[in-house]
Amino acid sequence: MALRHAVLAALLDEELSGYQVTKAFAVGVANFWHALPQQVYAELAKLEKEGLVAGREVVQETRPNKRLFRVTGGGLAELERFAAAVAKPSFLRDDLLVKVQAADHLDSEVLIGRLLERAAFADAKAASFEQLLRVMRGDRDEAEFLLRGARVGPYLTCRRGLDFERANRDWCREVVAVLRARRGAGPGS
Amino acid sequence: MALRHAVLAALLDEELSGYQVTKAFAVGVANFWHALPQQVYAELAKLEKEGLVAGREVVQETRPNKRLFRVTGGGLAELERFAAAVAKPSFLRDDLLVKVQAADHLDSEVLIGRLLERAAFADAKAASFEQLLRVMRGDRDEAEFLLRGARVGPYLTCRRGLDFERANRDWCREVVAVLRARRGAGPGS
DNA sequence: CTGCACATGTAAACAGTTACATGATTTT
DNA sequence: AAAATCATGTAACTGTTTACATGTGCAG
Repeated sequence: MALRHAVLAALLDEELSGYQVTKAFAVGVANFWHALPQQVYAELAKLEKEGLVAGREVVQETRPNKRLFRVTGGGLAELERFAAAVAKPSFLRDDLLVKVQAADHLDSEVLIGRLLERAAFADAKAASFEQLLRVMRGDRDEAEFLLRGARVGPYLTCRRGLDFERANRDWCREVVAVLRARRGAGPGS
Repeated sequence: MALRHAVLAALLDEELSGYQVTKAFAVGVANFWHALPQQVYAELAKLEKEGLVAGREVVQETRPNKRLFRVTGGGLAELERFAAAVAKPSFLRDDLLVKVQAADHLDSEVLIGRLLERAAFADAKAASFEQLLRVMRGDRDEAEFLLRGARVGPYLTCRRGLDFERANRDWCREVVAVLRARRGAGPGS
């Protein structure tokens, strides 16, 4: 399981509440992991019981109280152990690819609709990652930031997310072009 | 659930046994879905009970008997329904990205080892996808094949798999270069 | 006064992985 | 003789998603 490690990684740089970790999983962390609020709360409870994170109650006047968590020494050691183990190969697991695999047997119009939807979504996500990257590197240029910036980890994972979404977008548009061209030319002609 | 749809898509072009579907999930289909033999057998049993695939017993002399499955009209209709629904956004879910996210707090040497491992793995997978693509398009050039070839679906998904693995490889190598450069220069210097 | 953001969970259903189980044939 | 391939599963466990549950404060 790597959800626990994703949560630990998200807590490394700052103390966060369960709610804030959930938010992190919806923006920056979204390039490499995804989790629902319920999972995050459950995982934080387990991590606390095992001593890998420590929570402290923060009483708030205008908002419901919250618990802020930080990674303990044990948590960091756990991350170190995790990093030392061979990483499982990752693969794409995508509804859209299943649909395109079956494209020759399905209605092209419908599929083209789904592909254009996804292309637009990927493009929007790419734009938001670009924005995030600009914020992270500030006024430095990229090479300078990567060489001497503090915390390049989040920057590098965000870069991967950006490339991934760009590739998604480009592939979707290319598949659309192929399907449209074939509709005109027809296979076997 | 899309495992059922991935299985249906794999059976569209040819009759296959559970074992052969498992093999398909280990090579070509691997770019868009992944499944263990147990899952495949269980899913085929369910699909047959629901009338989405039809199995027939094939008695073999030298090998254990096997059951070959084909997609029924109901199965094709199910795929069509699936294709018409909005596809869930896909995201990366990768142990290595979690590790890189935490890179600033971890031992670089260990991480570099994992990244080089993955780069080699991705490179090998990319090579095997390139080979698969060559086999699929035969002596035609790509544009010609995409315009007039039969069954471009598997080709297009394999192309996505190839781009994905190339991007993985390149990203891993870039991260290694960054970590090595920082080891020399040191952050904040 | 409606909807969104804050804040935290429980319960049930579904999907995926790991371990176990069996047994024949073909290749090295 | 050992290892890989063919061929098919069951059982237990772990992880993920969906649905439900609750309550406050602020902005439009």
